[in-house]
Amino acid sequence: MAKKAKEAIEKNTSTEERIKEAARRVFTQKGYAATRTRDIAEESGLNLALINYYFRSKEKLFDIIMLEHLQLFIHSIMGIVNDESTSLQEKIEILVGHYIDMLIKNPNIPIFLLNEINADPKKLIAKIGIDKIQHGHEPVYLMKQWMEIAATKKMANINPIHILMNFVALTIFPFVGSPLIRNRTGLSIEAFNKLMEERKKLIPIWINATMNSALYDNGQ
Amino acid sequence: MAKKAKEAIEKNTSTEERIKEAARRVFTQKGYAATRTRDIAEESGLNLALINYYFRSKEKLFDIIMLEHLQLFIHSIMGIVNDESTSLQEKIEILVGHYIDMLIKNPNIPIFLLNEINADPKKLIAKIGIDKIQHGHEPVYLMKQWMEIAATKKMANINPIHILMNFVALTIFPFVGSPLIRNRTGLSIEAFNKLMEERKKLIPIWINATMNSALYDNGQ
DNA sequence: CCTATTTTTAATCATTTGATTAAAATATTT
DNA sequence: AAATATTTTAATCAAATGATTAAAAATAGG
Repeated sequence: MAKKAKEAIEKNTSTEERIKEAARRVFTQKGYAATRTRDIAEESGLNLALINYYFRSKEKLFDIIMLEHLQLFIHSIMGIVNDESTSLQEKIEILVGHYIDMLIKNPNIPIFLLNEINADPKKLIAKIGIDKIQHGHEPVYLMKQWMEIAATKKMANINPIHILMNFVALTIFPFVGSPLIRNRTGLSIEAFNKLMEERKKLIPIWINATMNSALYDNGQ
Repeated sequence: MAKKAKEAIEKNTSTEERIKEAARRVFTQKGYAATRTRDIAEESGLNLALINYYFRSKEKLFDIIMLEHLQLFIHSIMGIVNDESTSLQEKIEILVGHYIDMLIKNPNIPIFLLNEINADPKKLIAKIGIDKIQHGHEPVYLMKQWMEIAATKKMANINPIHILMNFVALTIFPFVGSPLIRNRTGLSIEAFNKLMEERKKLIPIWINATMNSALYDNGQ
C-alpha cells in the first residue's frame, strides 16, 4: 500500500478518483454503448490501461457510476419523504426544490438513467438490487400522509399513480427535453435555468390544482 | 430493374422493407450506438451484406428511421394545430388523444428520440433540417388562438413555455418512464395502457386547471 | 541509499464490427 | 431456353475496441 497514504491526502486528485470523474462525465453524456474506454482515458488525461488496473472492466466502472446516480436520485430524498414534522404540501415543495436544484447541477442524469433503464430493465434491476438504493423497507411517511388525505376525500377520485406521474413528469421532463426545448425556443442555458427556478414555486401549485380540479370536472 | 415489379407487388415483404422494419425495431429499442448491423440482420432473418447493399451504411439506414420517427411526431399533428374550425381547448383534447394513441402503439419512440437528440443535438439539426419535418413555415394557427386568449388575460401571467412544457411532459413522460414505473408499481402493460387512456380525458382538464390556478395563486 | 512495492506506460492481443467482394442463385428479358 | 440483369450468400478485410502484459517509473519503508 505504498500510495494509499498519498491518495488519502490528496484525495481529490487521486488517479482512481480522476478516472471516476472522467467516467461520470463521459458515461452520463454519451451512455454506456457510445462510450469507449479510450474516451474516458482521454477525458481524464490518463493512460488507457489504468482504467482496467483500477476498475477491472468498463462494465464494472459503469456500474459504479450508475449506482451513484441512482442513489443521488432516490437515497437523497429519503430524509425528506420520511420527515414526520412536515405536511404533505410542504414535502412536495421541498422535493421539487431539491430535485430542481440537483437537476440544474446535473441536467443530463435523467435522460442517462431513463435510457439505460430502457435499454435493459431486467438486467439493471437484477444487477443493482433495490436494497442498495433504498435503505431498509420502512413504509414511507409521505405515503401515510397521502392515504390520510385521500381517505378524507379531500383528494380527487383518481388513481394516485397519476398524481405521482404528474409530479415526476412536471419536475424532470423539462431537463430530459432540454436540448430540444432550447433548440426550438432559442433559450440560453441561463434563461432555461431561470424558468426551472420558477417551476420550484409553480409545480406545487399545479399539483394542488390538478388534485382539486379533477374532483369537480371529473364528477359530471 | 428486374425485381422492381416484384417488390411493388409484394410490397409488404420486399427485402428492403423487411430490413427497414427490423432496423426500426432494433434502433428504436437499443439506440444507434448499441445497435450492431448484425442485430438488424438477425432480426430481419436476412444476410448481413444486404443491409449495405440496400442502404449503403448503418448510418444512412439509421437516418431514414430517425426521419420517419420525427415526422411521426411532428408532421402528423400539422393538420390538427392548423385546423381553423376547432377551438384551443378542442385542439388540446385532440392532440392528447392523438399522441396517446400513437404512444401506446410505439411506446419507446420518445426515449429513443430524446436520447439521440441528447447524444448530439447539433448533428441532428444539421443533418435533418427542420424543413424535412415541418412542411413550409406557415405560422401555426394554434399559436394565434393562444395569443388571442393570452391577450384577453384569460390566461395566467406565466411564460407560455411552461404550459407547453407541461403539456408535453404530462403526455409523453409516462411513456419515457414506463419501464421504471411499471417495475415500481407492478402494473402490467395492459393496466398501464388503461391508465394512459384515462389521461386522454385528464390531461386537458389538468392543463386547464394549471392555467387558471396560477392566475389566482400567483397573484399574491 | 537500497530494496520492495505500487503505479504508470507503451506495445500488443483477441474480438467485435462496419463494410466489401466475388461468386452463386434467382429473376427478367428477348 | 439463352442471355442479361438483379439479388443473395459466404468469406474476408480493415479499423475500432476492451483488455492484457511486461517493462519502466515512481513511491514507500528500512
